[in-house]
Order: sequence, then C-alpha cells, then structure tokens
Amino acid sequence: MKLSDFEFEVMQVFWDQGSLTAPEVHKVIAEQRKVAYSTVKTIIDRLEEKQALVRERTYGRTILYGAAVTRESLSKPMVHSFIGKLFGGNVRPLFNHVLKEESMSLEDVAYLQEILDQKRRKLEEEKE
Amino acid sequence: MKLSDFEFEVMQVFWDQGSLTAPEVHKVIAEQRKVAYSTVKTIIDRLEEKQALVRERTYGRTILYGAAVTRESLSKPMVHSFIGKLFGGNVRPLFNHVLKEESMSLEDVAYLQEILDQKRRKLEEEKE
DNA sequence: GTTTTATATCTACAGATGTAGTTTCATAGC
DNA sequence: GCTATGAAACTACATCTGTAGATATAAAAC
Repeated sequence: MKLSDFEFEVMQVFWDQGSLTAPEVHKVIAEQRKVAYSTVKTIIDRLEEKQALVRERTYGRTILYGAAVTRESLSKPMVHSFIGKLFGGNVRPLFNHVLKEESMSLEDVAYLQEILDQKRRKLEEEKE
Repeated sequence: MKLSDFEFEVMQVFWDQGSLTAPEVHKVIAEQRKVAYSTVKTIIDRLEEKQALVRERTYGRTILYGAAVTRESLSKPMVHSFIGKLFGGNVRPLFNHVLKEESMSLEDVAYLQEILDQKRRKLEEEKE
C-alpha cells in the first residue's frame, strides 16, 4: 500500500490517538496548520478506499474511523525503499550520514551502543 | 529543491558516473528497466529547469549534462524530513527500526560500533 | 548532395495529490 | 413539527509525475 505524505500524516494521528471521527482528525491537524475540513475528509475517504481506515461505528451520522493497518506494516517498506533509494540498500552509509548530519546527544549515542551490542550478541548466537 | 523519485534516480546516475549525455543516461537506466528515450529526456529537461543539471558542452547537437547540485545537499534534507515524518525527528526509533528490520552482518555491526565510538569521542571533546 | 540516423524539442495524457467549495441530509434543539 | 447545525458526500481543479509518441533538425554516411 502506497500512501501520500498527507495520507501518512493522517494515519499517524490514528496511530497516536486511536479511533477518531473526521471532525476530530480535522481539529488535530488544524492545530498545526490551516486546512479545510473537507480537505481532511477527502484524505480520510481516500484512506478508507485504500482500506487503511475502517468505519468502526457511528454516532448519529458521524462516523468513527479506526486504523486498519499498523504503523510498522507501513513503516517497514517505507524505510526499506528509502534506504534503497538513497544509499543503495546499505546501512553503513545511512548511519554515516545520520551520525554526521543529525543532531544527537551523548545519551543517544549510549543508547545506540546498547542496542547495537544487543544486535551483535543476537547475530553471534544465530551464527552457531 | 524537491525532486521526484525518477528525477532523483537520474541524479544518482550523474553523481555515480559524472557528466553524461541524454542517450548515455537512457542507456544506463534502460539496462535496469524498459523505458523510452523521450521519457528519460523529459526528466533531464525537468532537472535542467530546476537547475539540478547544467549543460556543460555539446558534441555536434548532442548535449553533455553535469550535476549542478551535490548528492549531499539533496540527501541531507531528504533524510532529515524522512526521520521527521516517520520517527518524529528522533534517531533512536530510527535505529531501533533499522536494527530490527534491515538485514545486517556482524561486520556491519562492528563498523557501526566503530563509527559510533568515534562520534562519542567527538561529542565528549565538544562538551569540554 | 542526398539519404539516413540520431538527438533534441514539442506535445499529450492519465493518474496521483493537495486543496476546498457545494450540496445533501440526519439529528439536535426549540 | 420546524429550524438550525454539523457532518457526510459529491464535485472540481491546478499541479506534479511518469510515461511516451510525433516532429524537427543537425550531423554522419554514402
């Protein structure tokens, strides 16, 4: 499933906040930038069309929508294709780039060293 | 400067191989998938319009194009906005995701530990 | 000098995307 | 029951993107 930027942004709202009605989603997005209700509703309609959102129930004529796909299921191919596109699928240049260009604290570094070490142990186990 | 997927793909060819003519670019891309010459040329035209490519000289009526922007200058904002979009701008969930979902060898892990250690030392220096 | 060939240029189009106005209509409030 | 309100549904549109056919033309080949 391929989502546009805006569609993905709306999905994030559902992943963060759970099931919502269209007016509620509009309110969340509109807090950050000016956007018409019908614009948000169009995106919701398209997400429903793509079966990324489903109708869970109604309050009167107001519809409660819920995410029908997980964040991970979408992120995974997105990250993969992004690394493919920018770094030829290799993690080394990705990490090089991030360490060089993205701001990081010493705590972030310590955290990354920790999870890297876990990964190393896991790979060593699997080797046997 | 915002480039489409295909436009970025063509830029990669220039970054990898240096200056090229349109037929040469077409040949490179066509090795990987079926695409008409005029399709590739349209993308080159659009890249010229966006000033990502420049005409360097001509051989007869054939034009030699060259990249007018660096890979880094485009990758940097792309990576940054991607991390922003998927991981709220935090490197930790990015690394978590990559370590979990992307395939990596023990050598990759060792390499990452190495550059992380360099990063740690650099940050510690700067702290003082 | 004419023909052939290759390249540039031009034109076109369908589908995706972000955007929002308009219309319909169910329900809430009176 | 009537009216007002708010939400859904519908329609519209400019721009971007991938795609490529058609046309013009310079240079190469003969």
